[in-house]
Amino acid sequence: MYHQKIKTENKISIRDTLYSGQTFLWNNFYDHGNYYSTIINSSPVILNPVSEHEFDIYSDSEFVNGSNLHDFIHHYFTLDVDINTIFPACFSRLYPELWQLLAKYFSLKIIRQDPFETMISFMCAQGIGMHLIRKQVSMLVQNYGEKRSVSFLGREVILHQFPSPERLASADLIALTRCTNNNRLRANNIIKASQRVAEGKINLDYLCDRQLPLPELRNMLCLNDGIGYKIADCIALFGLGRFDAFPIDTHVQQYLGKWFNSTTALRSLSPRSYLALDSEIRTILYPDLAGYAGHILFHCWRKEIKKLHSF
DNA sequence: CCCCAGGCTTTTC
DNA sequence: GAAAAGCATGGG
Repeated sequence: MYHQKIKTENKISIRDTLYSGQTFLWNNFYDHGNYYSTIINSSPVILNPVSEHEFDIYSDSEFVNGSNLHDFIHHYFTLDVDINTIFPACFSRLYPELWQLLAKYFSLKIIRQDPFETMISFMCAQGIGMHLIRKQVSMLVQNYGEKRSVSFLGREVILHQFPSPERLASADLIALTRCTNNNRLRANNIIKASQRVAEGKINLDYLCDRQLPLPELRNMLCLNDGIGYKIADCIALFGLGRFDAFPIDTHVQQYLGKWFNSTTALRSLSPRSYLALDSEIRTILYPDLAGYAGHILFHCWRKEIKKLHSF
């Protein structure tokens, strides 16, 4: 068992980070109360926060994805992104009341998740509640993911790796449908998308290229059935490290109207109004970090205004 | 039986 | 082209 202590310049809340809805591996990411366990890119990992600026990392391997544990975690939790640079300097002056609410969530980080895992997870997230989304991803992982175990403090914890593109590509439609809230159309879309990834028709490594303009990236993702602008932006933001991607769903639409007095947000959300809102928010937030800031706003909106504490 | 839940797709004007 | 309806499913 390898151990590293990670210290951060700014406060970091693993709890808010994991419960903010950017990852749906609720059941796979064991919350033991005072520590967490999960699999990050094939490596079982224990996270043990010791203070707001410090947490311990344990893993069965010294390296994750070729880089040492400390460097990988630093990258994974986007500790290179300074919270003080996410919102424009004038933001606190323009929106003083909102700024006060937001301050509680500055310890929330976006994590750089696996592209394929992010793609499939968010394909499960349309027109359905957060609870059922987590259930679907959890079932996918338990039925198709490789089982791993890790011991910590004398206890053995069973974890499941997210299934590979090849595994889902060859999944039986009927069997997979049980994992997608009995939605056969969604199951079929997941199989087709997985096949494209497995066959190399979708190259997620290529899509990671920062030089790719966001609209172009979004359009390429939207070529897949079941992926529209919103899901594409989620994949870009959480799975491809594109902090400029700003996913707009019903909640975001609501806070754009309430907090920023957007009249566009009052219209029904169509591809047209989606793009209009997308360009509107880039005059309020830094375009390059609009999605990062947006996720903090999203989490704040759901907890402070919608009072959604159990998700 | 109603409406809603982190949308997407097809039809219609 | 862009707004409106349709879709698909479980839960409150």
